[in-house]
Amino acid sequence: MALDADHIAGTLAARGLRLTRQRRAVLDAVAEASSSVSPLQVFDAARERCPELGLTTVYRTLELLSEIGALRRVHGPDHCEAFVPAGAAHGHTVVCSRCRRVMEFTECDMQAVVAAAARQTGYRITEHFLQLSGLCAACNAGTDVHE
Amino acid sequence: MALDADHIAGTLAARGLRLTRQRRAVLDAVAEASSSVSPLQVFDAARERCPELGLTTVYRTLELLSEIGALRRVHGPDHCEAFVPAGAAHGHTVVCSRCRRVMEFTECDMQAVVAAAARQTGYRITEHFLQLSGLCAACNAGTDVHE
DNA sequence: GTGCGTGCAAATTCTTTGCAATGCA
DNA sequence: TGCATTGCAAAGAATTTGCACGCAC
Repeated sequence: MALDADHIAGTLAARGLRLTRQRRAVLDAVAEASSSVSPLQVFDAARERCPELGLTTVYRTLELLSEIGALRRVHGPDHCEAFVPAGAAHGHTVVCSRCRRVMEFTECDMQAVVAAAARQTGYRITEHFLQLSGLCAACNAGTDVHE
Repeated sequence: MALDADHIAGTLAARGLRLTRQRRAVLDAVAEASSSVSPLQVFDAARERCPELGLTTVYRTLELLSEIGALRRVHGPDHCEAFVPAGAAHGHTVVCSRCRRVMEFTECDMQAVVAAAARQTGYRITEHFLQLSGLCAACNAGTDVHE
């Protein structure tokens, strides 16, 4: 999934922050992963291109990059706290339950669902957090393939 | 939120397991909480009615009770791994971002959203994990109240 | 007696914090 | 010089595991 490094660098600069080699490595590691990745996975992957990278930095960077909207946290029934590159718009992630590959989708009309929930609970709904899972096209095609 | 202890006891019995005093305490603690609760919170609450309860047991019990469908895990942007009593039907949770109170809603017509996601990503969607947050009726009414 | 269930303590894993050193502007 | 950024080591928190005892059937 693409990430516009220049744009991110700009966002950071606007806050007086920099896109360092370490941050870049973290960013690339998440961007190149075909699935959502945990801090530890990012650490391993990013180290390959920046061996002196410390785990502390990974945590700090993931936090920072989420904050500025370059990355997004995802959760799921079986994994908490993993990261994916954030698309441009408000979007949701779809995780393949077999290979963990992640895609994003943006057509998301939750109006009706949100309205129904509000009606039923009396809450004023301000945010929704939706995550779908299933089989990606590849896994779906080869459902009978052994792991 | 109500939980049918007899039914749960039955489900456990069918597996050769029992609803012990400790498990009962955990169950009640979650059921009586007005919001989603973390393992540690459950531990504290359940201890009041079962002082000899160990933290280990809480973890094991939460796991077990989720497995048999008596409890449900919830996640959110700012808290991972909390538990709420599971309603009878497939349902979703709505969390109040101010007081953490949780409600469940069951009218959930995700057909359209799921179909759109499938179309856009090529995934075969088998599960959806939706969580809403906002302000519950009480917090919404007193938005200007200090914490 | 058999096996589930338990608490305790220890081990592990994950995450955060403190701090001195580095490096860019 | 000034401040962001870093790695390391230590601290801390959360969770899991090993194990022997207790208890229900």
